[in-house]
Amino acid sequence: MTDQLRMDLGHRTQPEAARRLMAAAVTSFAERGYHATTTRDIASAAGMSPAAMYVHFPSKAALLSAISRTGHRKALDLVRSVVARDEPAAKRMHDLVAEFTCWHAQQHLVARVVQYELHALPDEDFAVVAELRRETERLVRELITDGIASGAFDVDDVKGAARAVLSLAIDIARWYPHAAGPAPEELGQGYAALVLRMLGAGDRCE
Amino acid sequence: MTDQLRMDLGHRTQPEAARRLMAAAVTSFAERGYHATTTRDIASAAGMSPAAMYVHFPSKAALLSAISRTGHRKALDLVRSVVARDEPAAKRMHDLVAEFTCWHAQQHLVARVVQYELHALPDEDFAVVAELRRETERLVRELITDGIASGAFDVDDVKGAARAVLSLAIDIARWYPHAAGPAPEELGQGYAALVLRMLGAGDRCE
DNA sequence: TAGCATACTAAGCAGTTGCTTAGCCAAGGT
DNA sequence: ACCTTGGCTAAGCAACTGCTTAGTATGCTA
Repeated sequence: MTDQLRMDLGHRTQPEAARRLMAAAVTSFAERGYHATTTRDIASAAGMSPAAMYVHFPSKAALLSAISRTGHRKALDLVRSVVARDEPAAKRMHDLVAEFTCWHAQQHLVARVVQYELHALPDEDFAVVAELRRETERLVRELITDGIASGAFDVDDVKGAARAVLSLAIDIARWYPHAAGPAPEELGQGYAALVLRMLGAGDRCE
Repeated sequence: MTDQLRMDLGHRTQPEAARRLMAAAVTSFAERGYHATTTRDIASAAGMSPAAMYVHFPSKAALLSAISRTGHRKALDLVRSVVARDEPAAKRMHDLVAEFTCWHAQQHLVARVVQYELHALPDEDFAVVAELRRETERLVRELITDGIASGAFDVDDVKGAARAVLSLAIDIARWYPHAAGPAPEELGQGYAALVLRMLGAGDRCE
């Protein structure tokens, strides 16, 4: 799991120690929250002294920022790639929810930091990820609008529906994993089916 | 808003100063998080010196615990009262989502503390609210099962559906309020309609 | 060989934290 | 008149925070 975590954070360009620090920080931030995590926690989890952290990151906030930016970009890339596929809107929405949901379950540690430690970011860094979030939401709204136009969806409030779709996935980072909870892929398939019905696709009488 | 907050927290049994402290703590915990909030923040927001807090609460954690317990009980009471009504399952589910959602929007400060500062609780206090949460989830599952039995709902995975219903409402505490966002009542009505479709009620061909 | 950069550690600094102490003061009982 | 009680404050303590400093070991380059 830590290996996957490292891969998911790891720009190949980053030196090994920086990746180790990011992985350690993700674990601590996700479990205890940013403010309850000390630089000593992170450093010792990465097998270093506290001061060694500052060779690779100028501050604790910069570490959070790096994690948040990377995570947000990963999520946005996922959304972008699915939405751009050459498929009908219903199929794209199904795959979007399945994959986005699956990512939040599989990478629930990163996702939790990304979704819930947002407000600990310095203003400038917050502005960057806020833009990535707006773009993600915009893409989902666009897909829903597409589906309405093609008659695949039946939705009154596009904005509200988009928020609901994202809410379902995002909230997974809060509770996953849970005792006897489903595997990420199952969860994704289940939620995709629920969302399609929510959007009025599939089982209507036309 | 602060008045409503006080009312919602305020057992009539509590002295005025304790209620003022709880209201101040809710605001701070919701905006900055438990760990980023200092006892000095809370005390000065309640118009006292730091030491005065300890006359009414034995620790900062005890304050959180009081807020969390009160909020969880409010939410559970709401769910219990709606589920117990003498109505068809679909109507009860509609009202449950509408009211539960509305509460999370209206009381988004309390709700945020209740839903997201859970892990800062001492173990014993956590156990208490965890039980309240399990009961809430159980009631929702039961309502869905009722609806399936009466043919009102069409759901494969009851557990997953219940989690999805609660997720939608809980996640509101994360983002509400939002620029040009809907009023709590509108939000409730909208989400209730989405959930009914999600559960396969209403617009099926039977 | 000398010079320099990188990655690290041990020690510690200044500021902040939750909480405690000692004491003040007005209200109420006897 | 005297004592107790409840609610408060000013001052401060020990522990801990993010971060810095000074110095060390290693490897690369000239």
